[in-house]
Amino acid sequence: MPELPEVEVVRRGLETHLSGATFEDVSVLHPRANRGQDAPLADLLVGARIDAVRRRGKYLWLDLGDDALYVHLGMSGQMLVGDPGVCTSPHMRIHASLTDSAGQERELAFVDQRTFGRWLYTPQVGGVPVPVAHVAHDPLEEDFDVVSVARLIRRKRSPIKSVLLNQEVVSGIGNIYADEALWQAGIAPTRRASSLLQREVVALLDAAEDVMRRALAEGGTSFDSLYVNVNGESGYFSRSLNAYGREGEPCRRCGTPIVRERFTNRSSHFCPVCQRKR
DNA sequence: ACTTCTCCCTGTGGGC
DNA sequence: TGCCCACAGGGAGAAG
Repeated sequence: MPELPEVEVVRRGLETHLSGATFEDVSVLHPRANRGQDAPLADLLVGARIDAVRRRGKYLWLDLGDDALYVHLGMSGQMLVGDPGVCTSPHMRIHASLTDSAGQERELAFVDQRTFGRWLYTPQVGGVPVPVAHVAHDPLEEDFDVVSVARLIRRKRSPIKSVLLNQEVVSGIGNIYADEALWQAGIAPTRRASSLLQREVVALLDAAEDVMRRALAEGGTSFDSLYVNVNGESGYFSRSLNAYGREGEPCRRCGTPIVRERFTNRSSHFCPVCQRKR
């Protein structure tokens, strides 16, 4: 559920607090949080310096020079920065001690209730960590090419919502912002991508960019304390949602009650009247 | 080659 | 009060 805006909020916080910091100690408290790593994480990280904190779509990484610490928040991952010993969460999966650029000792806790997230120490290839190499550019990147992404989308036979969720086509969009972008563009989630006109897909991608920019300006979306910035604070965008979570409430365009339907094992929220099926 | 489905995981909350 | 189950959902990997 942390999608692009929520991950960007985390990235900014990490950059503010930990740029120039050096890892002093690392403890993996739950092996699933570091799955896929052969060497002990501490052996890889201790002594490494954080040059910058970067992001593509929902993926985050600490730039350590040639290598990176890749971070995926999954559904419930949090990156909490604080004074040493401040995090007491039973869901803390990895704990790191660092010395920041001012020489202060800091703690970085990876807290993840549902354990879908993970850290992975990995080389960088072409400026991104290995697991990010296959990830498409996101709509907030400078060089995001709306026209060519729209062309790619129109070659897909899947429902448009499934295509929006495919991180290899366009990254950063999850279930919430997919529903919001489709509502804003007035397109039904079940429409086959190949049935859409180029200008409809361009409008949809513009809507996705717009809704994610607005969410970012409000600190992201959160329904509970699971989705927070590095200081543990929630964003306010949930009060601005037009479709997601509004089952039975009137569509803000036409007044028709918003419908929630099961769609590829997830919930879709949409207006049955003003989101075009054809 | 492309698309769709299943499973991973844990806490919450509704129904009985 | 307690038990069961649906639900939240990104992505890896299998199945179609």
